[in-house]
Amino acid sequence: MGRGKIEIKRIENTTNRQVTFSKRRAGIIKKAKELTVLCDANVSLILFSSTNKFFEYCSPTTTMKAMVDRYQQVSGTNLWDAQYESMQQKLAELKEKNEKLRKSIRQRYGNELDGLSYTELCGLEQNLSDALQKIRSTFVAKIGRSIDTSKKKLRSAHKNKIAVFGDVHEEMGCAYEESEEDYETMVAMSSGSGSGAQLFPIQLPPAGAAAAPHLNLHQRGYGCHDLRLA
Amino acid sequence: MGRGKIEIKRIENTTNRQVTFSKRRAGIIKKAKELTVLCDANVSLILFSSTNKFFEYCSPTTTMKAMVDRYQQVSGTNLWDAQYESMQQKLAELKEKNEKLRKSIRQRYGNELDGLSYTELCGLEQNLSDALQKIRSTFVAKIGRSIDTSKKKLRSAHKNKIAVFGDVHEEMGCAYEESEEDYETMVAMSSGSGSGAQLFPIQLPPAGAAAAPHLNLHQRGYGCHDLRLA
DNA sequence: AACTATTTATAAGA
DNA sequence: TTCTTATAAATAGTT
Repeated sequence: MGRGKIEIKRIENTTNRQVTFSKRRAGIIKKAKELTVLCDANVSLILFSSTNKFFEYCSPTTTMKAMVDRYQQVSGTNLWDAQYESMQQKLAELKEKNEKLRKSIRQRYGNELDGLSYTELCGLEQNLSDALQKIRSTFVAKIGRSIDTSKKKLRSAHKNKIAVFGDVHEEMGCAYEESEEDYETMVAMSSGSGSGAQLFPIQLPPAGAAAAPHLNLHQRGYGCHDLRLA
Repeated sequence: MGRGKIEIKRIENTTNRQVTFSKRRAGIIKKAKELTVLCDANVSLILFSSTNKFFEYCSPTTTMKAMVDRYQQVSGTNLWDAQYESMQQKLAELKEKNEKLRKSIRQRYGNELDGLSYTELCGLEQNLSDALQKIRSTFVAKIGRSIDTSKKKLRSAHKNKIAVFGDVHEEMGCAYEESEEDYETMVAMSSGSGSGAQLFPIQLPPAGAAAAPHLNLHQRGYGCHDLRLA
């Protein structure tokens, strides 16, 4: 279509090639528009010239993203997979680690022990014992500090003839987050045993029987982690 | 271009519209091919008819993925962002849960207890005590079963006048995974205390002192999870 | 960028 | 559908 017929092969003259690109680019985009309107079709067209100039057309009833999404669905090729493979892998790894952590916690709760060998069971027992001692030490140390502080306050208040109880109560309220309840706990726990070597009585239940809680001051307990997989 | 001029608006007659789509689809794809060859351009074309039939063209010197990637770079719009973000979010969520689990474990190891209130410390103590009882019950039950099995084997072997020790050792090897060591452990633990109510001696260290391990048969311990973030 | 001779695309009909 | 063909549209080469 033109003054002379042309062979469909690369136009070697650069200027000529660029001019032809301009003309035909306009032509093909016009065709795309017409196709969109006449036939109620969805068309997306991406063009890069030999000089890397970029042009596009997309039917106004859709978007390029929608077209590419649809393209993937229909053609089966998944364009994102390559990009996201490494991410997918990381995700899977994290999930696995997560599950291992959860299992470890469940075992430290005393559940799912069936798969453990004697060595592992023994190690777990020792490990929890150690942890328990640490926790008790921390607790006792904390109580000690609190009592010291209170005593000082009391002495100081007495000395300065300030209204004693109001001041002390205030101080206690700061020292631990839930004052009323914690105060009771503290008293109960610190006065429970006299010797100091065995503050927390441990009782081994009959083998097979469900472990009976021995310290029921705070039924709501600790560590209500959701152990389902994320 | 045809027998009569047509207005560029939706063709209401369905058959007509489909015929026109077929013809013009061939036309536009031909144009795309010619543009590719004549002008050394890269063209990608995605078509969906009003009946959702799918057609595509892509210059043979490139791929649809490459075209879309390039499209994103040039146009600035990032088509994968939505997908990418949701994945990033999932990753972040998993990492956070992971860290919470790790912290929980560290606390159940007796570390990082400073942030806990009295209530929480008390709950943790109770929780670990309960777990410990469960673990000890499991251990004792397991030992009981093993001893029963061994006794039966012994009796049976004796009765049948089979070479006794070889057979029994074989059985023990099956019962627990690391026979030599576990056998010693089992004997040590089951014979440590006579009463049955307090198999595992608990000693509370002086407040503030590091907790001393009380059962050193297996120093390598249990649960060497890597607690760094994934 | 405009012109225009020609080729090409395609609408309507078969 | 596909082919045919008259005609509209696109465009190659020129200015």
